[in-house]
Amino acid sequence: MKIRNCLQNELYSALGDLRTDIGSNSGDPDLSKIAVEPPRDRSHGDWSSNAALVMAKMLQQPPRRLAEKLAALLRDSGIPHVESVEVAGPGFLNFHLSPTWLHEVLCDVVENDTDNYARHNKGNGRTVSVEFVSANPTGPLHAGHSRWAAYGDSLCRLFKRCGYNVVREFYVNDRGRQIELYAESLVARSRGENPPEDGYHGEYLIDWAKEMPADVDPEEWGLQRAHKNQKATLEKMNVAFDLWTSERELVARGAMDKTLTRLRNLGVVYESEGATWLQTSKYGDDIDRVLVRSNGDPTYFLPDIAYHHEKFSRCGIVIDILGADHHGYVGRMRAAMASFGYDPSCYEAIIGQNAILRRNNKEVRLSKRAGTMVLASQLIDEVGADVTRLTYLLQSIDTTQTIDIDLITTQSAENPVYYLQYAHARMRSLERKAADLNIERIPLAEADLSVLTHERELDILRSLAFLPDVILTAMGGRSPHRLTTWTCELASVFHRFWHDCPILHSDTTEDVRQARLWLVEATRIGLAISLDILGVTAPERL
RNA sequence: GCCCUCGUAGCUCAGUGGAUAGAGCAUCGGUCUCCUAAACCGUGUGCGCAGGUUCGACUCCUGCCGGGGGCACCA
Repeated sequence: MKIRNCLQNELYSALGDLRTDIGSNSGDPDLSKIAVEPPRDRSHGDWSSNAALVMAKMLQQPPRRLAEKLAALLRDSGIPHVESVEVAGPGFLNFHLSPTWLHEVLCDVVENDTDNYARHNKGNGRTVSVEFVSANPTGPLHAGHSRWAAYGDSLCRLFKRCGYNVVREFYVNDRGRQIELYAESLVARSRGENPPEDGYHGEYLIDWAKEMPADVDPEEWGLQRAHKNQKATLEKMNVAFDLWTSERELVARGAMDKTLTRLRNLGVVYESEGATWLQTSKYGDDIDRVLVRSNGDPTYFLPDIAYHHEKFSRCGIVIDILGADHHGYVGRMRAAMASFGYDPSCYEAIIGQNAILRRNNKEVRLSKRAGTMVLASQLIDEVGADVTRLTYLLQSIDTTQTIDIDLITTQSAENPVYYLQYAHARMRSLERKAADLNIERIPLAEADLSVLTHERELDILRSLAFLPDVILTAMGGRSPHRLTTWTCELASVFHRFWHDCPILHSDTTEDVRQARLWLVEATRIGLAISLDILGVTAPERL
């Protein structure tokens, strides 16, 4: 944000002057602790800094006195838009700006438009691999999976907005005992029998078994069937993966053997009790892990390492989004990557808490084997993709989320998603109405933005001014829900503006009308950007 | 026992060291001859407990209490 940089630079230079003035010979101050940020309370100005509080100890002066001196220097430096600099509280510097700084924000938004406003180059073209969902190919996605789909996809969109290349990855565990059980269950169902006790008991298998031709390999066919189903559900949620990696194919191309050889050569593998172990404890894991069982079968861990090794060969940053029940997995994978010599900080596991579903006031346990499921596709069919996605993105991934299907269905009209979409629809309807009335927006350069002084108008612009920051914070904190919060706030200030500030009414003067039309356009751009990242459609009408 | 995570208003949740902790829902009550009332306005004794670090702690650290999830030659 231009104005922030400007304030920051002036502040730093004032600090420098102050230190020479005092004759301080202490070391350089820790600038990272000095913040220039919007105060929570508007009456404390448009921007505020804790510089004097941070510097007080180092310069051995009371913070308020330092603040006074800084304020005096800053008042003289003629920073654009700054009307006054005040000292408040324990020693905060509060900058009060003329609304013109917000009028510049409006121009900034409109000129950059949806493609470029709030776009960053933080990633600088680096590639980040994000693996999420990766459900077993033994059935449909359940409603728990869709939390990862919504979260992971929006996180990817955030990365993209911040200048990263993104590879959305889905790992297909199509090997192992579970697949045999799956095939056995499928065959049993096709004969009208019950699946084996530890097999898959979900009703979907009855339907799938009917579809299965008699002359096919049930395993092969079943894997394809599940994949097709999962992919279709993800598409319904508007989530598209760039790369599906099959464990089978990975093994078939020798990745597992190569990985084992490589690890052996690195001297981190040993044999014990007939099994082959990786020295993960050497790299921070609690205990060593088995790569090849004593019966000669590799564990899931070995192909997993091969897969991650491959990911690192393609991408600079590798992220796995996992459910809380997989958190024990993180240590061993990090250790395995470290033993390869990869920078462990480039491997990141995001552990999300699981979603709990409630129906009829009872918790629905999501188990594919037991067959008690709420399917992701059911949820999407019942409430729509927009409601589904936004619901998941309303709260932090660190918290267990309880989704009450009945509530979400019967009260879907009260879902915040409509609040956001209605705001967008209002903006579009204004355009249609204006066209009906033959009112045209004059070029932005000719509009007089200085008439935008209403508190509601300024609230919107303030909100828009912080969108670039919010996007960076949401990306950096891997927390797309922060953008949800911002979007709800933007919609809120917009709805209030709409209520208080008429645009097309006959008693609105032409210059105010023009400025407001541009304000609405800027708001629409901001809203469209954030809705796109959240994966929610921005409708023309509601 | 060890590890991860959460505990904020009646309920569901925001708040990544700043000043007087916020929203939605619920309750009760208002607002359309006026750009869509799916909206707006009013209505509130809350940070699990105890220490610590700090000029300043919901936020960081330690311990305790409580909820959830893990601790395989399962994936």
